[in-house]
Amino acid sequence: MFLSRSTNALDAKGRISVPADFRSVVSEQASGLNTGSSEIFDGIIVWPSFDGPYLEGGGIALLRDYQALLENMDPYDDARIAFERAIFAESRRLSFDANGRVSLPKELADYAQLNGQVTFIGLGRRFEIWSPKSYEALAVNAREMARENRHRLRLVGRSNTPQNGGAS
Amino acid sequence: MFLSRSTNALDAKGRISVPADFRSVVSEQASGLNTGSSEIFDGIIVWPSFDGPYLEGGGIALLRDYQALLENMDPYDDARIAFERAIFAESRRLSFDANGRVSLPKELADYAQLNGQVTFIGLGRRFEIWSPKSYEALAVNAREMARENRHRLRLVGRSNTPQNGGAS
DNA sequence: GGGGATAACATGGGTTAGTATGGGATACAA
DNA sequence: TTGTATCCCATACTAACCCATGTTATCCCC
Repeated sequence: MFLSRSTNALDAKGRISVPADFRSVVSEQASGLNTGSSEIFDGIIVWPSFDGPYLEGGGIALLRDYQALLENMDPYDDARIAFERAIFAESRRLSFDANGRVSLPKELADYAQLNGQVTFIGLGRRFEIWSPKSYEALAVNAREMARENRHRLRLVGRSNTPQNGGAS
Repeated sequence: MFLSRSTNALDAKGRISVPADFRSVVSEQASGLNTGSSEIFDGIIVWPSFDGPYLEGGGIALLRDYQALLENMDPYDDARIAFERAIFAESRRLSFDANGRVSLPKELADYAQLNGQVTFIGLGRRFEIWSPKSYEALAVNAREMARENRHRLRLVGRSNTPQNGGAS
């Protein structure tokens, strides 16, 4: 599960250190629970958000989830095609180097207006990459909005099952 | 899984470099999970789309999936016969040369109005080949439509165990 | 609990290998 | 021959790999 927020450097060669937390999340996905589709890939997958000037990303498992979701839709549903083009076609596989860095293609950096520094935002199943300044404003806003909507934050079901090795 | 988009040159001899990502996807399919049908083929399979002036393609695994799908239909269902003729009969095996290129038959290039440059579009299980100009407009459009429909892109439940029959 | 040793992380830079692409030479068919 | 397809070689460019270093966090011993 992607958690936390951290700002790392984007160097002259377009490289970023992926936070160590995030790396262990995707490595676990890749090695541990192999879905039979023997596609192993040690890295992250990133694409430009269609909702703003930032990048979205996750591990290979996230993409498989999206694939499963889309393949349940009509093959020629316009929305399905749009999602396929906006996510699959625009995404890039970024694999880790020996130090846990990835090199971010220039067009992605441009899209999210990144230079010098980037902020990784853990969001559970996926994460986002923002220019630090752009994200700052939002973070404050989010807390306020969360407060206004706090009544909707109701945990349901799965009472208090002792729950085995929750682990991780 | 075919991901990303890239534009490569179509030279005077009708050759195109298949993106390295795509090559490793099909090679993996060919070597890794051999379904018993020991048909190994190091290359891609391409046919003219019946939905527009572009080409569709994938690895041998994709064609097997279509075969399985069609074989579940009534043998004399007109639609089945039409699919078989439109896909199987029109498709061409394009094998890689030493540099990872394929040579695209002229009639396919003509069908998709390709000259000089072509754009490969990764769409998960399959990919498309477009004339760069034709695709450009679509890509912008796709992002907008994806945004409008974003509420439909909801990953539900399925905690975080990738579970069984996951795709690919 | 304090303080030093050790490992992990983030970052910079140089070198190497892979990718994309052009062109020529060879084999085969019309 | 002429056209076409395949194979081989050469090259610019870029991404991957390797090594080094500062800084932070963790461990362990006293």
